[in-house]
Amino acid sequence: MTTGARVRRPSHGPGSLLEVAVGEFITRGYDATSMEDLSRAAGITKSSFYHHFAGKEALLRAALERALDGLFSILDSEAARTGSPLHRLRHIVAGQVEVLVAELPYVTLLLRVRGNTETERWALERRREFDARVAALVRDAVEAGEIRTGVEPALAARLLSGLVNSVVEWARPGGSTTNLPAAVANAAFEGILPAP
Amino acid sequence: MTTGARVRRPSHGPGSLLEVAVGEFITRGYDATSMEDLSRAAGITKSSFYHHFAGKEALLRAALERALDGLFSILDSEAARTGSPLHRLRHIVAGQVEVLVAELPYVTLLLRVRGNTETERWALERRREFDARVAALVRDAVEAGEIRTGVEPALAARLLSGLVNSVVEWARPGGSTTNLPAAVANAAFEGILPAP
DNA sequence: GTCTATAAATCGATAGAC
DNA sequence: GTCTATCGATTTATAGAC
Repeated sequence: MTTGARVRRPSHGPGSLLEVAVGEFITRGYDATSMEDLSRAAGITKSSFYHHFAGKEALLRAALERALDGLFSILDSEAARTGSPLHRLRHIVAGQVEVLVAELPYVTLLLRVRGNTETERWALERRREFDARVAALVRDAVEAGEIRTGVEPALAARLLSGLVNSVVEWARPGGSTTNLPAAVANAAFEGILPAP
Repeated sequence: MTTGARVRRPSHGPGSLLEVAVGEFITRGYDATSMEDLSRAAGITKSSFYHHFAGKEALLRAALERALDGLFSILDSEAARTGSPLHRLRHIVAGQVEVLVAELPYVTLLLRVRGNTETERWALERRREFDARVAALVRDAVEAGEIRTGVEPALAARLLSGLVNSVVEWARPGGSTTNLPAAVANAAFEGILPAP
């Protein structure tokens, strides 16, 4: 048995390496993660890693693109473009939670970006665009009288974004989304801790 | 006029340097910020900076201590220890927003810590303790029948924490807290976007 | 309390053999 | 597609003069 135990070097493709890299970026932080760390985690040398990706920032960009594509696909869906503003908002919030859990590591990385490099600034800009689209919908819902009076649209949009995005802090990778999107939407629209 | 223009070297104390350092940590990220960056921002050399602080991690620890002391002081206040669970929760949420704005850079830094170093793990542990105290109060409120049925205490506590902490993403340093704490509490307990 | 100079380690990235 | 070896820049931190 022992004679047949070969140290099989895993055949890596770009997708596999990206998955490993994003995992390291999340646990150690992007800046604190060296190419040496990534290579060790993938089981290859630094040089081999450079054969697949141009560098550290190329890895980051690929990961952020995946997260942003997932988020913007929500806005393009049928349910996000039909019905009342409030109905569309509810669907977007639930969809955001779905994408967030399905693409957990990539979205987590996106939400931690601070604009240090050109790639990070590009991602921040696209994120702001997404938030602006949702904020516009919040204003529409308020103006349509679908929201109780006294709610400030700009503040509500920011808190809504904060509540939804905070799910990445405790969601499990690949976790079940059976009723989480609906539960988060309920908390957002009817109160996290409503009186009886 | 030009002859009298002296380049006055600002007399730095530890407090002043900490303020500068935390500002740099927030804009660039802790790991991406070098001691050279800190020295340049403070207007002194790297060596002079080491005269005041043992190193980069000592700066981080001092900043995180300040943030955590602010948060725990909320739990010790009179209003957080008297009245019904729901009443106490409301006060804690509002107080959290107050501390968050008053100590914005320090709390911002705390919320970005990921557990890379021993100092960061210590801060994470104290943060978890604070969250656990709040979560226990949420359970008490649910069991006391002060919360509408169907609300899952653990999920509610997490979303509540996420909503409150997200304020650091857009709050202005030293900004006015005239009605922000109350507005955030309203959003949390009565819905961010409640139906009319 | 500030400075110049530098040590020792690590960083991202490349050259070139197999 | 993987490796060893290394470059040049940058990192945290210290030594020692003023």
